[in-house]
Amino acid sequence: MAGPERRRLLEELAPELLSELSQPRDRSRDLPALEGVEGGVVMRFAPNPSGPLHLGHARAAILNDYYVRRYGGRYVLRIEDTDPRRVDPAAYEMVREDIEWLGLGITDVVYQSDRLEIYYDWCQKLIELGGAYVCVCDAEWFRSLKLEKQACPCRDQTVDENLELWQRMLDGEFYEGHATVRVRTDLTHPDPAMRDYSAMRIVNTPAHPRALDATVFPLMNFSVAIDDHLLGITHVIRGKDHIANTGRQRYIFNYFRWKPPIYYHYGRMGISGVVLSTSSMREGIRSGVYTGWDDLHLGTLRAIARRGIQPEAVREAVVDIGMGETDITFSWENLYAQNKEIIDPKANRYFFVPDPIEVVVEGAPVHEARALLHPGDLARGVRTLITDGRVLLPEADIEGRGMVRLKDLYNVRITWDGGIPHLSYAGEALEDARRERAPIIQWLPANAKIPCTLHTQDGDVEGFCEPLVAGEVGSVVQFERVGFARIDAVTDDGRVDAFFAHR
RNA sequence: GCUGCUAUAGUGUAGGGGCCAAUCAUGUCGGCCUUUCACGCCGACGACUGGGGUUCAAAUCCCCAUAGCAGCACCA
Repeated sequence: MAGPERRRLLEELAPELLSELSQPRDRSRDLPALEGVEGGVVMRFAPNPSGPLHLGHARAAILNDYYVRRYGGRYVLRIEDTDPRRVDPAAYEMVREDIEWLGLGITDVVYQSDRLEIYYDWCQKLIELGGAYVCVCDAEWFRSLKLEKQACPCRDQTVDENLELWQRMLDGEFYEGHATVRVRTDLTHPDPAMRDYSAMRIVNTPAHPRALDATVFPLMNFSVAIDDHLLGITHVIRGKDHIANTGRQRYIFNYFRWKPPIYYHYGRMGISGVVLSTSSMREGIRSGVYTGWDDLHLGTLRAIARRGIQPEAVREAVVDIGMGETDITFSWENLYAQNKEIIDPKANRYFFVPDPIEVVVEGAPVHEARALLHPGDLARGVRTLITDGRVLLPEADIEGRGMVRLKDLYNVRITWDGGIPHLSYAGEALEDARRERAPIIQWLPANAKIPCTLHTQDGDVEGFCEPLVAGEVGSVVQFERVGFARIDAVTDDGRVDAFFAHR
């Protein structure tokens, strides 16, 4: 008896005991409070449009979203497309779709490629303040100097000299790699990562898809600091790979005497079993290892969506993980559990017979089976399956058996002649099946079935399913005794493509 | 190598000096329910990295060690 039904029954029989029935608890856990949230927050999600969003992005996106919802305020989507080399024009649209799927409460959208002039202006101001200089040293050479805590010659240039060099950068007089604007930090800083990092660089090729003529682009630490201030960002939640960047960005805030946002850095999240690096995914798609960005072996949001994972489940899983600074491995198990909780009450039940064997049940009367679409929701009705005894069975489930019960139908006796099964009608009594501990298995009428491919991460499983499944495209169903799957499509020749989610 | 962050059950989390022989979820196992090996219900299993120190008292504070991770890009 399923939960809701049981509750209803108890209500009729013994309402006074109702309170003793354990209550479904509020699953959502509160994340720790943020500092300085008076008057709301302004937060941001800042992806790089190099590909679609994946689980790693989802963590940042949802954590920030969580706090904007909790405290109220604005949620800025900032497209960080300041590296022409890492921009995939198609990714702008993919990122938009993925954000919509996640259901983020975005209030503002800005593209950094629209803001190059803003960065140029502030760069000039930083140079004027003496906070930056134009460096024309070879990168490798500078690096070795930096590790020795030594200044390069460019560091001694006057403000006017720097301004002139900066103008020449903007005028295209330098080629890529020949000049960069560095923020003057502290060459003796114990952390080499802090020492005079780059703020602006030249990229001649490829052209930026949204800023065709630009050749001077800000580096992340510069544009991020400027934008975080200009956009009024109050809190930043991001991975600990940005800890050093936070330190670097503070120099810019200090030069301009701006109040920096409050930063939080969560730990690294490993995700087992899937490739997360955009470049490896892209390469895999190019070489045919993956069918596309939504290949079910990938950890992209569109891949898990295709398998029937609900955005709410991702949200629950991410909030449950929180923003601890510990390194963690993402648990598919936990995500699946969240997803099952959402999906189980919704998913209609159907029979899917994998690796089928067609048999005749001797002596079987014509019979009409009425199977519930959902055992916990009688109102949803039944699927009707009519058979004259010619049925499809999952071969693996009858192997070695003396009796099985076809679910919602009748019992079948099996005798084995060598490796050949002979099936005969063995009555309708459920008790008989119980007594013989016969498994109750799914089946299909041999003359009412449609081919179905269940795509799993371990390979495709061929079989047949109920014709009604063709009407579930886009929905998640439960193939009884197999697991939950999203019905992806029905091909022109009537084949069902289903993507396995989890048991 | 330099710099920094972290360390609670298989996984994810709570707990930040006594209320902790440590929370919750998930998982696994057992039972109940059930014409699905689903859902639901009951129960069990399972952890404070190690060593010092502070304290009447340490998972909690300090130190060291170990391990993991991150950064040291003219990527984000």
